[in-house]
Amino acid sequence: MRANDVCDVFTPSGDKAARLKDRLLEVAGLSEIFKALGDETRTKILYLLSLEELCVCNLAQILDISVPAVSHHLRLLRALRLVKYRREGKTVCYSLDDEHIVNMIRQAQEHFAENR
Amino acid sequence: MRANDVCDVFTPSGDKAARLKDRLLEVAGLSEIFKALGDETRTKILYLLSLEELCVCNLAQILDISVPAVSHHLRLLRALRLVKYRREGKTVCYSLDDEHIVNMIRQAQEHFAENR
DNA sequence: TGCTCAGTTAAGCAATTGCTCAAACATAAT
DNA sequence: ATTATGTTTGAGCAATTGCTTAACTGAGCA
Repeated sequence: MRANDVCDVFTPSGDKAARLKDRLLEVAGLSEIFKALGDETRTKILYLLSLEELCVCNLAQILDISVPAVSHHLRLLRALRLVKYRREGKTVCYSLDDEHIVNMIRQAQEHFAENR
Repeated sequence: MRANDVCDVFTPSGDKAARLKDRLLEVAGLSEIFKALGDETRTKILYLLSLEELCVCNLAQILDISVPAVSHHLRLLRALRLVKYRREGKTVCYSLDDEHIVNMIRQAQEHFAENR
């Protein structure tokens, strides 16, 4: 018995499966971006930054979590180039670096609205 | 010392913080949808289903994972109303139930493209 | 009725994630 | 220099996640 036994819909050639497998390259690595939004806290951070520029400390205050927690999230968002930052004296101000994020959030909101 | 000590950018009134806190309600629960796309396998499933209707068995074949694994993912996607299904004899055919998903994927692709 | 096949559900696990606390770093003021 | 403040980094832990195997359900056919 094979590891992934297969129903008869596809076969015999297996050609169609191979073709679809190729298409998967088009979404390779994309889930990294969604993973960033997949955490409630990060969605909030990104949404807040879409409204206005904010420093780490303020984000922590609004979100009611520790400053290090915020910093960790920002680090990840920075790595994905979703946010940019700017030093202002002692504080560091973060803002959104990608308008696509806002579009994604809007799409999610629409889906949410249609199903309730 | 308070749990969330705060820098001086916001204060004194704390009014602005409160206002932004309110705005967070607009994205409440939204991360559930992104969490669905935050897994590489589920992104692939959703993208495949955006191309054509497929049965569980075929998905497992294309994705090279076990049938139960696919079934688990589909269960979650069903709960979020991102996919719909249809019984066809012995097999169950799944397809996309939300065009917003495709839009989100496209946005992510654009972001990806711009940063490389 | 019984058998087979596609799919689902359940249990258990290895890996990942998101938080807090503590320590380090950096800028500005005294 | 020394101190104070905002931010970052690292370690450790509790909770969550995604997979596999095994058992179960259900539709179609002999």
